[in-house]
Amino acid sequence: MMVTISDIAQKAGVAKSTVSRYLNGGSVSSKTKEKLERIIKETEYIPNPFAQSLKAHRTNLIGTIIPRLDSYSTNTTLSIIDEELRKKQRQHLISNSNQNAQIEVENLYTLEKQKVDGIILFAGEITDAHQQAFKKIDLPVVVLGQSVEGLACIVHDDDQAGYNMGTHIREVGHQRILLLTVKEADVAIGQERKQGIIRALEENPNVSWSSHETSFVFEEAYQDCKIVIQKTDATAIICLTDTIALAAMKVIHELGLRIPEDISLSGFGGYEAGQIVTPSITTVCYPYQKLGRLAVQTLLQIMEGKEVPKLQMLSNSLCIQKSTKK
Amino acid sequence: MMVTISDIAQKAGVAKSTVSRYLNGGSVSSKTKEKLERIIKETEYIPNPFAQSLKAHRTNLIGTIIPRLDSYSTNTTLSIIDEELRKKQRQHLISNSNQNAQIEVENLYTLEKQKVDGIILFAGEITDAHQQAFKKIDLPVVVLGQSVEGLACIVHDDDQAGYNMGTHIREVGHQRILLLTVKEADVAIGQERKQGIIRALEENPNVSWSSHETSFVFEEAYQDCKIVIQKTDATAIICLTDTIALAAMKVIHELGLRIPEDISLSGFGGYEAGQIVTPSITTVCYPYQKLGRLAVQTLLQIMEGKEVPKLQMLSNSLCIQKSTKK
DNA sequence: TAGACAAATAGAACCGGTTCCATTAAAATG
DNA sequence: CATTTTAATGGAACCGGTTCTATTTGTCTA
Repeated sequence: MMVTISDIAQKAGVAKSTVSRYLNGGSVSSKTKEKLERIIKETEYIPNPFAQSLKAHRTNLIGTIIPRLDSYSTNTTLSIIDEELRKKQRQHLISNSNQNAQIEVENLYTLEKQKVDGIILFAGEITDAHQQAFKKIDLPVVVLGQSVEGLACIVHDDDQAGYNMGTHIREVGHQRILLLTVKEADVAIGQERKQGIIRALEENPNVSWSSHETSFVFEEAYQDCKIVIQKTDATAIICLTDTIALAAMKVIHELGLRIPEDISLSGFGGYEAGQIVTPSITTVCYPYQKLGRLAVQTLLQIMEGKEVPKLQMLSNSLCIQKSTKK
Repeated sequence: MMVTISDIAQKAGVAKSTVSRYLNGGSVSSKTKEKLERIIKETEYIPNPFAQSLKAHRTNLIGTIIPRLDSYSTNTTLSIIDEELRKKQRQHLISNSNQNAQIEVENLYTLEKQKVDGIILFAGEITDAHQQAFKKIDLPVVVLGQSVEGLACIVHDDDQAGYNMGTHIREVGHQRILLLTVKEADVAIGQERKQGIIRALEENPNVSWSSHETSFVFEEAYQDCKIVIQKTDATAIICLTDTIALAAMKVIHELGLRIPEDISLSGFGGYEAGQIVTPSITTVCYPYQKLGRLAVQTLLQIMEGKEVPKLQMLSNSLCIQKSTKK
């Protein structure tokens, strides 16, 4: 059966406190050290993490809450977080909230209950229930993607992203532009990104734009696009996410129009799929890997009691592809 | 600070064993029941899962090992597993092995150390080290995607999938066919799926085929395709995964060829991206949701000591799209 | 109302570790 | 060599629960 610290102690003829000290780097004579090393190897002894956590009040667990499992940006960042945590010898608990704000809050409490040492949250919409949970759980938290008062946040510079994209579309010469947006509750995308675009567009008074709100989900966006694109007179469509751009592209192709000859199209995110399709989609690439690394680094610093900046903003870059021109 | 079972007991003027019994549904008088209910609510007491697990030898944790975070099939299945486990009030620990067999084995041991009650493994290649780990950890395990001797496995009927695809391509009338395959170490895909295709193709002696091995990774497959497709005289390309098909499509488009007029193309997997592109790609759709549900159901049954079939095979269906015709 | 039986409870032991404190052994110092 | 200092160790208490046993309380029946 399971081999415990007492078994080891007995076999070695020492007290279990000595074994514990050996395992945790306390002072042990070289003789006992050797003996214990041998016995532990032989018996394949592994300390029970629950017993350890019970007293030590640490679990070595980091929890990450993600909104969905099928998003390129999330997954790319998540891979890096996972990798970095492995390097730091930390356990990683990934918890999916299925884009449901309530489940997300529940997950915060669940992770607290699991006694994680810290939490990384991929934020969408931040509700009052979120705020309340943050206060209650009293754990180191790093929020990604949205800015939350009082917590360490790492965000993309969505205003810059929007502005650069808007400028590009304007400079290419488009004057009638359709924006396919998302709900404003998502502040980073639905507001900042959008405002950045509009600010850039309006630098030329001849440019007119209209906007239509749609969904993050491909299928829903596709249905919306079917209706909207058919009756637009815009020469360029700026989609607030690459997924929406892909949906728009499908509709445009189905309508028998050519990209970019008949209509230009752009997205945001730098998703792989946007580069697979023909023509590849002009987009903004975000530094997901850097985000992941920074998230882990920041969280560990908070856990060590160090001061960290409340808001870290990552810049991004426009990737002009084949889907946009006059 | 943290409120413990002793605090509750003290406040209620009972022994902590009584509180424990109350929490676990033992016999408690209605008077104490009420009192405890009130106090627990007031204090927001949550039992410490580590202390619980220590004695109870159960953790309520299920661990899932996945090969990568950016695969459509994995993520779809994973979402369902997550959802099902949530329904069953189970915690879910997701662990990523980054398509590295060694890390995968490590993860098996790590999950054991974390004292999960059971493991779901998305299998790729099964090495000797895997076999050894399975023996050692002595935990309920369900293996998805590959068949492993002695463990409960749920697999796709890849031979059937291959056969149906091969039949389709043959019946459409192609006689020179290129197979883009993957390493044979992945038995389900690299061998069974492939053999199914070949069996179907060879039912017509006039059909000739050649095969070329490439990678699961888009970028690597893309580079391979650049070389292979240029010099093929095949009229149809059957790719063993949708990712490879997408890579092939990009190359075909870059060569200025039309799909399916100049060349037919097909994949396997039913990935979303394959339906987004134009033309949409003929593929085989696998029942990922069913797989996820069955995985959870099977694992819980093993954990309850029930007998389960060693091998469960899920059937799949050909989805003929616009990328294949004579 | 005594006696039998079931329900409710308290108390102690236990799970497998860590940590504190007292004690002993070894090393350093004068 | 005696004394001080330091290193190494054992033992007990503790972490926050669960579970077993023994005892008390309550209910039902003859």
